[in-house]
Amino acid sequence: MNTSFENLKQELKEKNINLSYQRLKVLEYLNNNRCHPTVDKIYTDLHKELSTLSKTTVYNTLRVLAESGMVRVITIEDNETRYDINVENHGHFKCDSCGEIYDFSVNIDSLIGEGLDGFMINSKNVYFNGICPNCLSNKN
Amino acid sequence: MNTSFENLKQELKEKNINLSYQRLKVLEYLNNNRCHPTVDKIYTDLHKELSTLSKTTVYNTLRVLAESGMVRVITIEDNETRYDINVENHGHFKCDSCGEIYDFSVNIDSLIGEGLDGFMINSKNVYFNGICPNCLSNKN
DNA sequence: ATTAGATTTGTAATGATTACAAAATTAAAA
DNA sequence: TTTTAATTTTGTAATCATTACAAATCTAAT
Repeated sequence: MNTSFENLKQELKEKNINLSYQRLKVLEYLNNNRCHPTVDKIYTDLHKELSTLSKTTVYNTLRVLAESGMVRVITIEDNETRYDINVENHGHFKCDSCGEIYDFSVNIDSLIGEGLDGFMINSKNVYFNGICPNCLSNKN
Repeated sequence: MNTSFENLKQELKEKNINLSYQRLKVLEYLNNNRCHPTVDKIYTDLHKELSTLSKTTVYNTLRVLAESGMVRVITIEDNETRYDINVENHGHFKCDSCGEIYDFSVNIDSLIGEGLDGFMINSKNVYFNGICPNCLSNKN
């Protein structure tokens, strides 16, 4: 069990979130699969080794983790909510051809919205759409 | 009938999109209601004066307009797709308390995603969340 | 061990969006 | 102008992600 996961467990504990088996499994999954999975993918994959898992639990857990700031909710597309355990400063690019989501480096924190004086800003998201190099070369 | 709407009609024509009555009504609505309306709001409001209008038509029209680049699709929240006739360079702030969406000025075009060499970028979106001044002062 | 509270589970309900085919409208051709 | 073909609109039904809910299970504290 790697250190990173232990840190995440510690973080849960500090935030007074119960360390139930299911929650730890979801957290571990997100830590090992940094592909911005959907609820369905998380559920389907975890269900293989944890057949009693309910999809509702995955939803509940992700809500708890998002509210606590441990995961970032990605709504780059309206028909699929995705989750990212990497809450650091970065942007998301979605390929409209293959659907893959790529991280990219952009200094979001330094983005200042002019005209937002007096607003309390809680989160910033930068989403790009287009075609990835793979699909461009495959002429999809 | 204002000039701006005439320009929009012209733009439709140039893009070879049929100027049906329903499409013109939706376009006119978006031009007059720059509050980033949802499909349901557009439909409900237009239905009052055009009782034969179907919600499917609103969906179809918005898809056509979005594909042609005449409206921007806003998916700041996963449970409500919104539409903006202002496709110029700006960001969107959603108040988590009252739900209102505010435009703000940010130089999106100049945002360069480092690590996106070889990617074809078709659209860029900047979304902020937080609490607006109104709700802050109302202590909601 | 007991109890209270939190979590999980499965099913049913919700709600936005899409699929589809018939009806209506528009555009093009004769 | 009539005819024909193509496009658009409409209403209903289907789909799919998400949420609501209540019973069952689990956890933590006494």
